[in-house]
Amino acid sequence: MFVNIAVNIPADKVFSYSVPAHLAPLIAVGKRALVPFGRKRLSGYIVDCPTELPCDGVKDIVDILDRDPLFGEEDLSFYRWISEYYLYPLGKTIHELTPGGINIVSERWIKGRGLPESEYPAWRNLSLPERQIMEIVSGEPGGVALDRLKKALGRASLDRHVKSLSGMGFIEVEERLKRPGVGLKKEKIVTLNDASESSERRTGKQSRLIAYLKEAGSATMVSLRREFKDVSSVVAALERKGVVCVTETDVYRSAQHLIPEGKGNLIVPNGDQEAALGEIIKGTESNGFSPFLLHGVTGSGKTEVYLRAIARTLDTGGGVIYLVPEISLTPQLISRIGDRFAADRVAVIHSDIPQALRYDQWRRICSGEIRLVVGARSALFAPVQNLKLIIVDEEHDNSYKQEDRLCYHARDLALVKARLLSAAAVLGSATPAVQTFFNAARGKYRYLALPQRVENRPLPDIRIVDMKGEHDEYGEAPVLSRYLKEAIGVTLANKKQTLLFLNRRGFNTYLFCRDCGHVFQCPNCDLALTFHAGQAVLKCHCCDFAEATPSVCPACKCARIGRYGIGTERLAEQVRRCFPAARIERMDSDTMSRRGAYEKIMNALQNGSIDILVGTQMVAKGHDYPGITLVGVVGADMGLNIPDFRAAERTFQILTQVSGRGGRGDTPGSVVIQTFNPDHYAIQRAQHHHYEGFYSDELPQRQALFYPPFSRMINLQISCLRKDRGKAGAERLGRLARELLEQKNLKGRIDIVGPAEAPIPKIKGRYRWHMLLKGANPWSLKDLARAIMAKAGTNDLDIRADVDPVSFM
DNA sequence: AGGCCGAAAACG
DNA sequence: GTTTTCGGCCTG
Repeated sequence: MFVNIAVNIPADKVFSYSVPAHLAPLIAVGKRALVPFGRKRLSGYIVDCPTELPCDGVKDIVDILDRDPLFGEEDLSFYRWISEYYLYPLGKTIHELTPGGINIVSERWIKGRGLPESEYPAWRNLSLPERQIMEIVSGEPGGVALDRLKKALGRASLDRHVKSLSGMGFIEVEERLKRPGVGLKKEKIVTLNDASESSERRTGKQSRLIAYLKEAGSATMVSLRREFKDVSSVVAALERKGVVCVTETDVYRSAQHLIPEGKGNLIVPNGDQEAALGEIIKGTESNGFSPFLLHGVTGSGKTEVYLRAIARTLDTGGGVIYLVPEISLTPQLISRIGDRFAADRVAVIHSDIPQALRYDQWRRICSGEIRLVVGARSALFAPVQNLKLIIVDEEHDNSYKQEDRLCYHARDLALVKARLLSAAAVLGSATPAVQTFFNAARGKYRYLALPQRVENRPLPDIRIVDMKGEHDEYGEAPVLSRYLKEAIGVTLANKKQTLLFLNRRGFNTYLFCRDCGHVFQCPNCDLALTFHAGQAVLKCHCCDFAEATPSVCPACKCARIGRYGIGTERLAEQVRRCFPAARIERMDSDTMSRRGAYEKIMNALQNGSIDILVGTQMVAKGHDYPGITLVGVVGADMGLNIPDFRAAERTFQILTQVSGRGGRGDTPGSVVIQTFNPDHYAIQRAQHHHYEGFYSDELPQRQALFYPPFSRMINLQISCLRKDRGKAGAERLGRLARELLEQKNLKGRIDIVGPAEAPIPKIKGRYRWHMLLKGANPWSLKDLARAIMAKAGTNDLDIRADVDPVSFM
């Protein structure tokens, strides 16, 4: 018997192994196997069981690591599709999309032969590093991990010396398996044996324990420990006498705390909601692929539609995946889930859930015990059984795009998964991605609309303030326009709440020297450091670099340091200066990193102890703030000038979303947008809540410039630690790409742009270049990219494909 | 990825 | 002349 195994290495191939007879009955696709690979042993995934010997010289697998498969055939075909489309090796794809921390790799250890020093007359003939190794090894009778030895000696490579020492018989080299970080949780269960009525004498503790067990039948060790003191010795004694028997079973770690107790809130849906719901249910019950775009204005009650569709699907035995952007996976949403569904029947998946709990949730989902999964983008890969419905809320949100390793888009993959499994997919948004609306307009998705806010609340009134006409006493543009200041004043006087939005955190955007012009930059990235006044540090927003704010310029030693630009921190300070009596809070990733910070702010908003909330895009997503009546957008243009064909789309979306935060309570909201481009269509259309208008402005431009949705793109990202080599490598790839274009007869059908230096030329110490492939057919685009990458060679140049890129930085 | 190996470069 | 680093190749 043979198996094909996908392993977590950068090569896109599977490896064949033979199966020893005793493991044959355990073989199944989706289980992990421990296999010899090169000199080490590691775990890989069984993806295939060929009946024929695929090639000579196959090795035996060592062991099977799972009792039940980690994934099924349906999941596997999804993984294969992803691997193919995103140009990412199958083994790495599976590794990334299945729970982390459970895999095994062996580690190299070396051990002395146990002879005393005097037995090695040859020691003096050894080279210096060899002697150093022997000194450490002879002091460690249990052996030393090679990694530790390398660190101790401060060397990158020891293998030559290790090989020579082991060749001389001084040391032994062995592969030891590292314990996986995550395993099964075990629980001891104590059961009373039948023959317990014997007349043997019992101590008081023993008889009390027996009485307890007679009542309960059996009990876990944990619960007995709660009930009795020092119970383990009593249990051990009774076990010796054969009165009780102790067994060990696998248990799932508890995830109960993730979802609060339900309150059973019920909302009566309006006619539009009912109509949309009816269509979605028809889709889920058709047992065919049914994609929908649910286009509902902000505050139109999309969540209620989702929750009802979920309830219906679960009732009829189907499974559901409900995706939300990471940032809107808030306690607010979770408590609404808890209101409707039993907490032990829901899995919540996001980046803060510990690996061990994820693994247990994964297995409970796999077994069909849990059929509802709520989470950020990675929740899409949960192996939900009998999947009938996938919801992608705020489908336009860029957090669905993973920007490193496997660069997938969870919204796009949601449609793929729904198609593979013949399920319904609902993409919901107030501001659908242009791509999504385009597909809906062409009939690829069924279009459902919620044009009205719930209870017919009005959309907020939006006022545009042209900042070109605003000057402070120095003739510069102020942070707050006179109009916005006045509006805040009125809101404060009316005891209502204000939300101020500025999409940049920190105090200043950058610091510079007034004498020599030196700009304070991150040493690892080509980016200016942002000044954070609260901690008095300069931070890089790209890597995790931070340093104390210098008082003199490092270039010219003068002390005249200037600051430029504004972030939320400075905005909050300015507002505090204008309104000293107002209670102001800030909400951005700096202030929200502490546990419970979010709940604190939401509670404070709720009970009216905040007057003004200042925040980044974190405030714009998914939250309901019933008390907020004024929304101020401080810098509407900030996203408009970045080098990206979606700049207008993003600006329109964020303006609409943040405006939609206002007027969700009983008082109608108003919005003030400050901009230097008051005539820009993205801002004009946002002012009038006119999505279709924006779409009809945007689409012809995309067509004229051959941008998506009229074309597809693959961005090849090239990076290197050394600038000169990176540049040479990028140029070589550029020539190669054009040669291949010629060879494949794709000239005129695919455009190659670049290679060019990336907009941020250095990140985390790596120099970066980009080359963009653009064409109408995604699969020929992919073929070209694959060919380029295959011929790129493996040196210190790193090349990765970003298929359907979202960010061009 | 990580190990292996020949070859070039660095070291003394 | 020996030791270290580099670059290309392979893993069943």
